[in-house]
Amino acid sequence: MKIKSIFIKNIIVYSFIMRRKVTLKQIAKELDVSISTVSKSLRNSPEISEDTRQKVQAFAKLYNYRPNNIALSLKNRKTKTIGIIIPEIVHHFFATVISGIEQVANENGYNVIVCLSDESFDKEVINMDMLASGSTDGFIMSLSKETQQKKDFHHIEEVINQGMPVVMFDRVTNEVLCDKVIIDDQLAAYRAVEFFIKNGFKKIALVTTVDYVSVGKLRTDGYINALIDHDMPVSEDMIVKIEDIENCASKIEKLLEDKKPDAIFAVNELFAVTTIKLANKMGMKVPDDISVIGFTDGIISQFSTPSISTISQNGIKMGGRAAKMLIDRLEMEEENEQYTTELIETELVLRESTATL
Amino acid sequence: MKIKSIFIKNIIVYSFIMRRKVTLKQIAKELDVSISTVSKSLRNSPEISEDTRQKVQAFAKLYNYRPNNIALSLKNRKTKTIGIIIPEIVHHFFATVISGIEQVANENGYNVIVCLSDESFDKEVINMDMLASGSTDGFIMSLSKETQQKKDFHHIEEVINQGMPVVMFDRVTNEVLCDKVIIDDQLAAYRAVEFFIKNGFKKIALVTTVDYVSVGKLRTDGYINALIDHDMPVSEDMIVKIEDIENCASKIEKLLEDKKPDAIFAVNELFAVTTIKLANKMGMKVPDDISVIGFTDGIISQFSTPSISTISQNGIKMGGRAAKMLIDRLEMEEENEQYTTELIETELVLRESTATL
DNA sequence: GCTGCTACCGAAAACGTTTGCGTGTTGAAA
DNA sequence: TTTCAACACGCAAACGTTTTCGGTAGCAGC
Repeated sequence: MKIKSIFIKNIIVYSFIMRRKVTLKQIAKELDVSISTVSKSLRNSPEISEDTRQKVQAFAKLYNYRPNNIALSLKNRKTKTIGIIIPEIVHHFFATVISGIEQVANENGYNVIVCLSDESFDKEVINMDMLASGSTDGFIMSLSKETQQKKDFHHIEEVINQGMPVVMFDRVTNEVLCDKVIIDDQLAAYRAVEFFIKNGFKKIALVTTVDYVSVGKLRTDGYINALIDHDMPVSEDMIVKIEDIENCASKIEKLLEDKKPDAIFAVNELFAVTTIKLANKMGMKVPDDISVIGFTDGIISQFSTPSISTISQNGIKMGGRAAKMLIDRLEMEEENEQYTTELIETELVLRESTATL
Repeated sequence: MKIKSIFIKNIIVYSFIMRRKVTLKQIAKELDVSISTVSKSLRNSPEISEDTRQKVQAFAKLYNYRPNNIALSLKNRKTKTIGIIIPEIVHHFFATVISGIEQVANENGYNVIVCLSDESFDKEVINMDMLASGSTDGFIMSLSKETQQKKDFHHIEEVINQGMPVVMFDRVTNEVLCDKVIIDDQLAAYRAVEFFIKNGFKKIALVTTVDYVSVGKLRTDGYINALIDHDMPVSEDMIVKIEDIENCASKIEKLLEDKKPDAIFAVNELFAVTTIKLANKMGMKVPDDISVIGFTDGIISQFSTPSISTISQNGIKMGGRAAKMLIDRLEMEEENEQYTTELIETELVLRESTATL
């Protein structure tokens, strides 16, 4: 009789009234038991009789009860969400990293909440502050350009001091003690330049970023070291450092015209494709007259004509590893002061933009 | 005297102990007042004397007190976060939309939590379920392919019934009543094809998706209507419907060889660039022998050689509008049953892949 | 000395959970 | 009849806030 009335009532509710989220309290009231009984029933506690347990479970299912995440977060003092802070999202590499993070996070029951710093220090700080006030259990981040320039990492150290683990990827700093996952930028660049050397190229130029961009600097170092190790001259004239992609054309054109390099190593896709376009405009054929290797295996490298040889960074894997490291640390019972830096292997992907002489 | 001891104590805490997050309760205890007094002091309530207010505020600042978001969410019954559910993130268009959402959300004090459906119905349902249990105040979503195919929207209707607003963008359905923001896919396609016609192209082919992809279908309709309106023949042979991008080459090659079209309209970037590459391989020059217009102004269109004429979707704007609509609805006091569908204007961006005969 | 007002502060409820512990009822054993 | 265990359930605290409602002290006015 009781059950029947419930069913009837439910049907009415189901069809006419907007079904707002149902809580333990409401179920308890309807079934005339205590909240604890309901909770325990749903968690199959042996304290509760078979009878009431079934009754409660049936009712809960009918009303599609789901425990409120917020309440659980408050009680358990963990949110099961990971905060991601990156410079931008309209960027193939970062998008792949997020994808990797999301996948591993999801497998482990975590959600991700994404904040963009837009390469701004202030936005990075504000976002971290917001998320650190209880919204997330930890962070995965890549530094904004401005932060790297200012070398101010107070905001990051603060959240770490508050006991929230942080994992940095790609754009990292060794002024902060935390887990990191990076590629060996220097080695990867070294290998690319070495490839040129071993294939007989003599005038290898570099198109890179300004030095404060950590990965740019490392790749530049790799280029220089490769030349030195193979007894080739290193000339400032063969290196173009680009601050602003919008008006870099003249500098690159000057390099192409004055130095007539036979090979170019560019530290990212954009520089690579821009260089190729300029070379074409100046009547040089890629790869016939000049070979190019870029960095980051993104959409551009794959689909431009000619397709561009590049160093693949494997963002998915990077994101996955970062997520794994963070979650491991989150679910460790005793705190571990031992931080590790993981290296993700890179790969030189050869395509149409490089000739083998 | 009192103040001094506080300062001393703080310094000790500051330098030696890990500063865990401080709560109202702890401040209250340290200052020997009640929790309510602390809360009111921090919110500048006139109930509290100037004296204690300053004392509390100084102390709070020292300890870097921040109210716990989770507790606030629980109390206010709103989380100030928006759930985004999209098919994938390694995709220029979706990334721009997220970027637009994030920006507007941030300006209004909201965070975004991103879930990926990977084009899978099940993952879409699971993600919605998770987020709907209290984690977000509302949703912005684009349907997965599988969902569009199954035409099963229970999960969406359910969250709407629970009182959570949903805004759909791009891949929408009119089987669900909610706010939507889309482009006029049909009109945009129509204009692109019309451009071909007005410039004297006679054999205009279409490379499109299978019909269950809503936007693909609309763009196909636009193509057909443009031809009909201008008294041009519509032939099935001039239309290639691609299910799987991996092995579509033969179909497109067949089209190019058998029908020798002088213009091609492709419903996305990938189809456009693939077509161009195949044409090149078969010895046809773009745009000399054949002109191409794509859809979505992404990285590929901008940087491939030749750069591809395309219809710009303006994902940033789309995301921004979606976020605005959602937030407006969230912050409305009385519920409004009036749903609107906003159209984002598109633009035909002409580049190197189209010749004007 | 009583009333009433102001200024200041604290208790408690509420948001939705989980869980340790207390308690009442039952039936059987002593 | 008493005792005791087992069983089934409820109470209350806790997570960290905000806010309503009272309460108390001091003081002025009569």
